[in-house]
Parts: sequence; structure tokens; C-alpha cells
Amino acid sequence: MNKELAKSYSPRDFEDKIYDFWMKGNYFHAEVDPKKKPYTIVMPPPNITGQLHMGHALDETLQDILIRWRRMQGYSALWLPGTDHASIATEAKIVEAMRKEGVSKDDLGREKFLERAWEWKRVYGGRITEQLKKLGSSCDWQRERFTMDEGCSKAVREVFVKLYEDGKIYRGNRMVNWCPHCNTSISDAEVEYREQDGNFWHLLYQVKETGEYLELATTRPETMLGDTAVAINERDERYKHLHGCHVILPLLNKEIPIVCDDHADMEKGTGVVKITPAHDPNDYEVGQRCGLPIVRCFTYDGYMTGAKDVRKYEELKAKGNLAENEPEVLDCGKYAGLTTLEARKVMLEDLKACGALKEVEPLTHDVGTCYRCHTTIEPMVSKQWFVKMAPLAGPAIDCVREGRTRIIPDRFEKVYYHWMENIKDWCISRQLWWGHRIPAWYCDDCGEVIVAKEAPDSCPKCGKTYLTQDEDTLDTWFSSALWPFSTLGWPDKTPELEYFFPTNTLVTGYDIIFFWVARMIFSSCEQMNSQPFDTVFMHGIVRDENGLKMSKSLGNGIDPLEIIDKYGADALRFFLATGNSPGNDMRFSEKRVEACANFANKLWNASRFVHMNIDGFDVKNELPKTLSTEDKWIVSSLNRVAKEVNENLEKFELGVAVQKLYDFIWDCFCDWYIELSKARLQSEGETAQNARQVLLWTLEKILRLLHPFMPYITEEIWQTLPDNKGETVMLCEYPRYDESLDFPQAVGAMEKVMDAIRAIRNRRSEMNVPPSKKAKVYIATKLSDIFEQGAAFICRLASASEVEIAESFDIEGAVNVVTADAKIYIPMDQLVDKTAELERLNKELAQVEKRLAQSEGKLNNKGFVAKAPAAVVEKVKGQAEKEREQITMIKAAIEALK
RNA sequence: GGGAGCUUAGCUCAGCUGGGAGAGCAUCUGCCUUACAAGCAGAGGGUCACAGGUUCGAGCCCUGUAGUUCCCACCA
Repeated sequence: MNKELAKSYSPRDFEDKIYDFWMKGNYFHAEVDPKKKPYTIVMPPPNITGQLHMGHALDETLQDILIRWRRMQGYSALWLPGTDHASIATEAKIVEAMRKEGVSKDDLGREKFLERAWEWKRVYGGRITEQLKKLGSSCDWQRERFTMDEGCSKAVREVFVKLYEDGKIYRGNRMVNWCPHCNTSISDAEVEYREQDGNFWHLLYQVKETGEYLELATTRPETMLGDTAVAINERDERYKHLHGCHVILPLLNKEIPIVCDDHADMEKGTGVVKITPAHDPNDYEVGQRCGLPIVRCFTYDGYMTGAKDVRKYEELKAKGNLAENEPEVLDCGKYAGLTTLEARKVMLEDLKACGALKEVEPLTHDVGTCYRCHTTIEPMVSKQWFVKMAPLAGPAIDCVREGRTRIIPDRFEKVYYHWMENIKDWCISRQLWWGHRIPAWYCDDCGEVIVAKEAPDSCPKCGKTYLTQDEDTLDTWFSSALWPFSTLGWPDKTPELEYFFPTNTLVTGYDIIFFWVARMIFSSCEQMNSQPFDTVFMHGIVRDENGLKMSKSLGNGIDPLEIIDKYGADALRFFLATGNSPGNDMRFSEKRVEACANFANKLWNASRFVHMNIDGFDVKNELPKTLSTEDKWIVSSLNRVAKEVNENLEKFELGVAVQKLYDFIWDCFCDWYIELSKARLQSEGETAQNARQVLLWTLEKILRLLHPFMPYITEEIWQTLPDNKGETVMLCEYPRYDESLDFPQAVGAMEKVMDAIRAIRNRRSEMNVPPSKKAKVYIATKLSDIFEQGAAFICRLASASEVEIAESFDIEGAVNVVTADAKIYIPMDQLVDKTAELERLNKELAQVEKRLAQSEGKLNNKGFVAKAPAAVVEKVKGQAEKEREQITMIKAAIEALK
């Protein structure tokens, strides 16, 4: 590593090099170590199709901060990385790429398609992980996993079989969300509702028995071909006479019954509802209750069914292979083969023509769309695999309610409960090829269903060997739900699992609570009988500079890699950590990234200053035996900031922690301590040597404290410091509060002197006196010791030529400054504008008097004195005392001027 | 329809269990004070959305109102 610090801060020159250094040192690797406490984070696995975006950058940064911090605290800190196969997203990309070549999935066949998919994974799966490295992520790459690797696949089969054997997984025809574009079922969680303009089409169905017309409304008239009833409410007086009657379905002239069901709400519309059990979730329920046939009129890829579809159904029927709830298929005749939307148009014209369309009423409503392609979801009855949620939800709710898993911020716990308490069975089968194939086989001969971890040789029922595996694959989230334990070796009993599980912190965005967090919790409760992690640390999303969600379609995404290239990874990380409060969205701001880079630059230059002064001397990285007041002040301040940083990290208030550090490094260390040290550094002997040691010691602690946030620059600088213990700052002990390093008296004294310096600077600045013009300063104070000690600083930092200290002075024609502990005179005769000075003094007097009035108001308030904590009362008393003194001093100054 | 968040300086946002309103950027002033002009020293700028309430004391707690964003929900 470099022993020299470059002249200027240029992150590009060293970030990659440092990462290599860490990798070579194997510092990210965490071992099972009984001597240490484990701390584990499993990385939310990015999709293999993914490109690093700001959301990842935020997620990874927060995790890396936590893991580096815990590692430095001495934990065996494991950050386990990996990627997700993302079945639906990846398959869509591959299909799209194939389409451009004019090849379809069916052309290729399953086997060839999967070869191609694995090739895709090989090419792109590593891209995202390489990008993560740019951020400085200290993951244990030796333990990197993939949701479709052998271990994870084994875990998937294990869980599937177990749940099946427990009766918690079943297969059947149920209403599911069908995406006609992706050509697969999706789970409820994968449906996104979007507002769309539409219409209520009011239709008239004639009652066969009475000849009257029933009016009903629908937003999807094309489903009417699948109507198998109309429903009314049993108590609805308007329709009592129609119980047991029938209506004639227009266009088909088919007779369907009028049924009574509570789903028909008397308050809504006409109180009459058409019932399409095959294409509407509610109607499906009504159909089940009333024993209605299910008639399907859409194909699974979004067209109206026709003769061909009917034929398939008939074939199945002939074979006796119709399952429970298998929908009948309708030949839609003239509409067959049209897309559902085309059919809607034509049908509306036909309905109008036959007088069945009474009215068109425009409305906007929320329409379910596929979260991947945003195609409108078609609810369809289809044969799928489901996880029974009722037995899984209870323990998962208890897990959070009893605090075994804590969600931060806790308002998300409510969201979690609400979802869990109302959860329906989880449709886990997908009509896709890329994913974990469902471990179920069907006997071609007797139809027996065999669910097993490995492919069976023969049918256990009839002994025949013609078995066909289920064509479907599992929902991607089925495998990611097992991530916290499948990655640690489960179902095998590995030492890693024993040691690192349950994991500690899960860091993720609130947008995947349902997809992932909730499912990990119930899966872990079920399989491991334990929480998967003790804390979920939620963050928000990163929006663009205008507060809009970054998205591909808007083209407003900002590439983290470009930002890193421009400002360095440390600056980006620092930006993402600053102002981040749990669960809240944040806005990206290049200006602020720049400000963070400036901060890095500041630290860089401060380090150069330290080098300039210690190079060539034999300086130990330890505190000297005797500390001056300013040494004690900086040591105490550092010590206190270490405390605050640790406390805030414990609370996951990374934004607060990082702000405290920023203020300390910039204000306390750079702007004050370095300036204060200059005088001593120019002297000789022990005085200078002590200053060098404190500078080095403090800087080194600063680098440690800042390391989790800005890993690269801290390492680069640390490597150049003398007297280091160890090879890398990332394995140094993280500073903790140490009572023996707290010097309250010195801090108090230093602050009084700093107050005086600020006050003098302030006055000079108001009067536009350039620093080059020095002036003698007289300080009237009762605390002469403190100011004697601070005199050199006042000279240096407040442009004083000389400082004289006494209890009081009698000076005319001087500028006055009053602090809480001193009255300061600066004789600058030629600069003193008597009227202006009087004006200013009067203004100041008014201000202090106002404050005194506030203080006295409190103290005269019996309630306050009686009820406020003693410490608060004392504080106000002290303030009032100082304020009275100040008023006396200011009044005296006014008198003197007159 | 239900739920949640947000509303603080010109802009973007912090503000821990209630105890004298903060940062960054922007604006203005003065400085090349040899670590840093990516900087230093200062200044201005806020009825903490509004209205009530609790309290000795409210940006913070409670109730209501308005605006805004998001989540959930089968509204035909």
C-alpha cells in the first residue's frame, strides 16, 4: 500500500486498488468463531437481469455500514451476498431477445431454452455483483449464493415436500390472477392496481318468465358470454317476484338462472349483478356458493375462445381427466379469436343493435395490472399449486407481535399485520420454464400425484414407470423466502447455520414487505421454528431530484456508477447515509453528493496537514502523558462523538450518526483543533511533540469512526499513518466511549475561550476589519486563568496583537463585545463610529433583555419551579444570572461611549 | 372505502424520551490567515400547514381541518 498521501483527493486513483487489497487480505470473510459473537446480514439478492440502480446503492450502503461497524466492534460479521434468478423477469428478457431473432420458446423447447437461460445467467449474473463491489461492499464473496444453485434448490424441494405432506400445499382449480402477456398466473402480491378510465356499460337482460328487463352494469362487457347467472339480494323487495326465474343472455340467447346471493348489494346500482364465475373473483365465489357452472370464454393468452379450445376441453372430458372446478369452454362464435378488447368493441355494437345496451357511464377505476409488464390482469379459473396461508400466518404474526422480529420503523408493523391477517392462499405455480420446477410427478397411467424431493422411478400406486413431471415452476419468491437459512446450508445441519442463524438485521425497502419480508418470516417460523432475523431495517426509495420515482420508462434514473466515477464511491455512500431516516424516501441530489465529496476532500487535506507536521518525527499513536486544555477538549469531543455514533447506529439512525461525525470532523477537528494546534507545532520540544501525538491519535480515531461510512478514503489515509497496529483500518477496533477520556472542565474552559474568539471575529467582521489588521484586546473577566491560557489562541484566531486580562478595565473609544463570561474591549479608534456602535449596543441590550425576561418569566412561574426537573431549573437560573451580568456590562459600555 | 407518511430558512431535508429552532445548497460581506478557494471568517433569512386541547413549558403529545404522497381493498 501507499505510504505517501497524494497531493489532491482523487478517489478514482485508489478506490479500485483498495478494494483489491481488501479482497487479497480476505478481510470480508467471516468464519464460525466461538470466541466471537456472530452478526449476520443476508443481502437481498438482486436479480441477475439487474443493473445497479440507486435503490441497490442505498440498500448496499446501509448494509455495508452496519456490517463494517459490527466487524470493527469484534463480531464475526457475515454479510452474505447472492443473486436471484427472478424467474418471470429473466424469462421475459430471454423471450424478448429470442423474439428479435425470430425464435419462440416452443421452437426451442424446454431443454434448449434452459441452456440459453443458464448462459444468460453466466453472462449477466456477475455483472451486478461486480457493480456492487464498486460501492465498497464488504460481502463475504466466498459464500456468494444463487437462488437456483444446488443448495438453494435442495432447500426449495425440501420445503415443498414438507408443506405438501403437512397438507399446507395443494393443487386445484381456483381463481387466479392471470397475465395474458407473461402467460402465467401470478400471486395476489404481484398485482398492481392502476387507475384507468373506463365505462360502466348498463345492459338489459330480459326475464324469461315475466318478459321484463333487468338492468345491470359492468365494466367488462366481454365477460358476459361467460355469465352463468344474474344475482339479486334475497331481501330485495324490488325483485322478490323473480326468485327462481331466469334471464335470457343477450347475444347468446342462452337461458341462465336468477340466483340470490348477498354479494348483490341492494344499495348499489340497480341491485342486479351479472355472474361470470370463470372471469371474476367475486363471481367465482358466488358460483361456488350457488353451484353455478364455470364457463370460460377467454383463452389464457387473451383471446376469445373458439371451437379449437372447446375441442381440447372435450378431449380432456372424454379421457375423464376433468378436475374439480374445471371450467367449461365456450365457443364464442363470431367473437372467437378476437382479443378481449376487440371483442368488447364488436359486442358493444351488437348489444346496441339488439337494444340490450341501455347506457354508457364513464368512470375511472383501479384495474389490476401485472407488476412486471403492466398488462391488465385477467382473473381466470386455472389449475395451480397453492400454499395454504391460514396455518402459516398465525406464527408469523406472533413472531413480530412478541418482538422476536422487530420492524423499524415500527409503523410498518401495522402494515405487516394487516396483510398477514387478511392473507389468502398463495398461488405458487408459474407457467414458466426458468425457475425451480415443481417436484410433482403424475402417473400417466393411473393419474397418481407423486410429490418427492427426487424424481421417482415408478408410480407407488400402480407401479407403472410412465411418469410426467409437472410442467410448471415455482414463484421466484418461494425460493427467496428461504434465503436466510437456505444460504447457510439448510436443510443440512451446517456449523454456519448453527452459528449465523437466526440472522440479525435485514435491510430492505418497504416496497417488498409483502413479496419478501413477510414470506421469509412465515417460512422461517414454519421451517426453522425461529425468526429469520431479529430486526428488519426498512428504508425508502431514492427519488430523482424532482421527487419522482426513478424509472426506466421516465428515463430519469441516475446511474450510481456514473456518480461514483465522478465523485467517488465514498461521496455517494456518504450522501445516501446522510439525511436517511428509517422508512423515509429520499431525493437524489447531485449537489449534495458534491458536498459529500468536498467533505472527503476536507478530510484528505486535514490528513495532509497532519502528515506535514509529523513526517520526519518519531510520533507514536498514543496520547501523551500530559494533555493541554485544547487536547483535552478534542479528546473529550471525539470521545463523546464516538458515543453518539455508536448509540445512533444501535438505533439504526445512520443519518444522525453520520451528521454527528461530519460536524465533529469538520468543525471541531479541522476548523478548531488544527488551528489551535498550529501555535504549538511551531514551537519545539515536548510541546510540539505532544501536539503531534494528539493530532495523529485523533486523526487515526477519526478514520476508524468514519470507516464504515467512507471505507475507501479512510483506508487510503490510514495506510499512510505511522505506528499503525494491524494491516487495515477495517479490522481496527471501533472507538467506544471511554469515561477516562472525558474532561468536562477542559471542555468548559475551551468553550469559553472559543466564545470569546467567535465574539471578537464577529465584531471585526461586522466592521469589515481585515484579519491583517491586528488589534490589542482587553478582556475583563473573573475567570482570568482560563483566558490567560487561551490568550495565545485569541491572538492567533481572533487577529489580536496582544491580550491583556484583568477583572475590569476603564477604556474609552473601544469596541465592546460581551460574552457570557467576559467583556472584551478592542481599541480601534479610527474604526469606531460612535453612533453606529451605540446603535449596535442598544440592539444587543434589547436582545439580552428579552432573553432575560424569558428566563425570569419561567423562574417567576411557580408551576415551573415546582414541576420542572431540578436540572432544568438550575440551568435557567444560571442563564438568568449570566444575562444580568451581560446587561450590566453592555450598559456600562453604553455609558462609556456617551 | 380503510390505513399510513409528509407539511420546519429561498431550495432539499435533519430535529433522539416535550426544557431556548439546525445542516447542506443558494444569497450577501470580508479574506490567497502556507492542509484545503472543493477553502476560511462572518451575516441575513423561520407565527415549525391551520385551529383547538393537554402541560409550568409543545416543532415534538392529543383532537379536528386543509394540502400532498403512498399502501391496502372484490365495489358489479
